[in-house]
Amino acid sequence: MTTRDPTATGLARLAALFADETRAACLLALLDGRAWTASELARHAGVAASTLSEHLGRLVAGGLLTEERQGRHRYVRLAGAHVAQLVEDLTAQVAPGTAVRPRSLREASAGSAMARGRTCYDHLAGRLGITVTDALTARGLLQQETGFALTDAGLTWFESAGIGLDRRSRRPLTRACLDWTERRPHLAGVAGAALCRHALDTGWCVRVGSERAVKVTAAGEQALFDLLGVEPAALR
Amino acid sequence: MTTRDPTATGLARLAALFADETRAACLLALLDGRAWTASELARHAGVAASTLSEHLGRLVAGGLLTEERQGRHRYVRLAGAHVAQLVEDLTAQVAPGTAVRPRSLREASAGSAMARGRTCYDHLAGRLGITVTDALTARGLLQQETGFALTDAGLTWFESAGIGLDRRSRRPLTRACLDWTERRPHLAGVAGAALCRHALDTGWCVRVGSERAVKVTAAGEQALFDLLGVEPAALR
DNA sequence: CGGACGCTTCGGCCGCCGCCGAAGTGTCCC
DNA sequence: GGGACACTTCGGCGGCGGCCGAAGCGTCCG
Repeated sequence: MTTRDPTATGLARLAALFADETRAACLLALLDGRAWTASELARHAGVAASTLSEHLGRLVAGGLLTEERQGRHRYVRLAGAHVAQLVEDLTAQVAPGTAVRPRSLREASAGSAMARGRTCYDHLAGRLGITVTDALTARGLLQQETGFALTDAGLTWFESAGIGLDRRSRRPLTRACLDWTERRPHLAGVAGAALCRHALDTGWCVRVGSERAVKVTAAGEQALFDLLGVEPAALR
Repeated sequence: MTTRDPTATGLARLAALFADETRAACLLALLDGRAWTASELARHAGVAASTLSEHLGRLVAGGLLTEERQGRHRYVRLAGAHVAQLVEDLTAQVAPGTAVRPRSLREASAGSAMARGRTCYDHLAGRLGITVTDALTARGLLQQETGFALTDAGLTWFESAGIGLDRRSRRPLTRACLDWTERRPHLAGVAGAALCRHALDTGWCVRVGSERAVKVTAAGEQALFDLLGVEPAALR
């Protein structure tokens, strides 16, 4: 007990940050990749502002969040893709257990909008994310047989679609992220993020409500059909 | 507060299992992929048997461990590769912070044995894992440029080396696992596990001590040189 | 059969942590 | 300047959870 494994100490300390329902709710909310103010999160989590302030202090001190003060507001966001990935990994482990039984119509429709399409921090998820990933795979742009990697044709596709990929990033170019509604892998990593950013920038998708859900626009349906042969019906 | 997000509840509950130093120490110890008895873990963690019994109860109930009773012994092991991956992911996040400063000679040499080669649940890690992964990559058997995937040549290599790969598993064939000593990715997933099992079965490596460390044998040096062109010096 | 041993249960202790409301600080806007 | 507002700090409360030792149960072995 005198000399404890420092790795164990660190692991426990890190996990403790996730091990509270209020903080967990904040982290899940922040998975949308945007910055939230302290009071927005307090309302979202259903606790007093003072309580949430302390939680934010811990999360920031623990390196999970970064903050940005603007006037009387304190904006926080996830500290990076690595944190988002951790939240996703833990959530994926959890989702199997939760019987998804929405209790109100409002919740049900919000849930289905989320299932249809949403962002996972910085890439597309939900049925939209799966559909795009499947389309990339079917066209030979992404291969999942022996791993999860773009093919040469895939690299060319991104280039010709005008979606720039930062090849020098330390972050992996592609990564498989397990979807907790669909339970199937979808494209994450640098390529997934670039695709998502492009989709939002060019109006293929728009955010719906204040949550993570996104909706494909008419222009988006057209573009996905032209570039990947995705039938619009698959997106609804 | 009346209707809380079930995902947040589950996430917090799961994280709470990791959020205790004693349980964290157990999970790290179990990363060697073997079954430990309750009293071994109690001694390892430095707590009373009664205390550890309760911890094991929680970990098993939470689905992180599976148990196997034999006579008066209770053997526990990680519930699967997914759990090991979670522990690894969290640890990788933690390791950056821990200044690695061994305080005794014994600890230092144990640490360096671990750094030289060890298992990460069911695949090779440490410098050994990195070296093998690099060799596979240099020979065009594994490609990391646009993802992390075996090439066709890689599939052939496994076959001709007599290392069977279960292609029908739901687990990904390859996965990049971030090493916490080397901070570089090494081969995990089905292929990584098969390679490690083969290495231990055929005596390329042997376990050293009761921990996760492994050592390359003379036969192993020869085999790795023949099959992958790895210079024996790179393994020492 | 009896003692050693591995594990579990129980009661009790203690410290930590999440929660709140009240009061305080700084910012913005009229 | 003054009031509304976002956030923080503080004190206090309550509960949970980790820890232990003692006692109990089952297994193993001489």
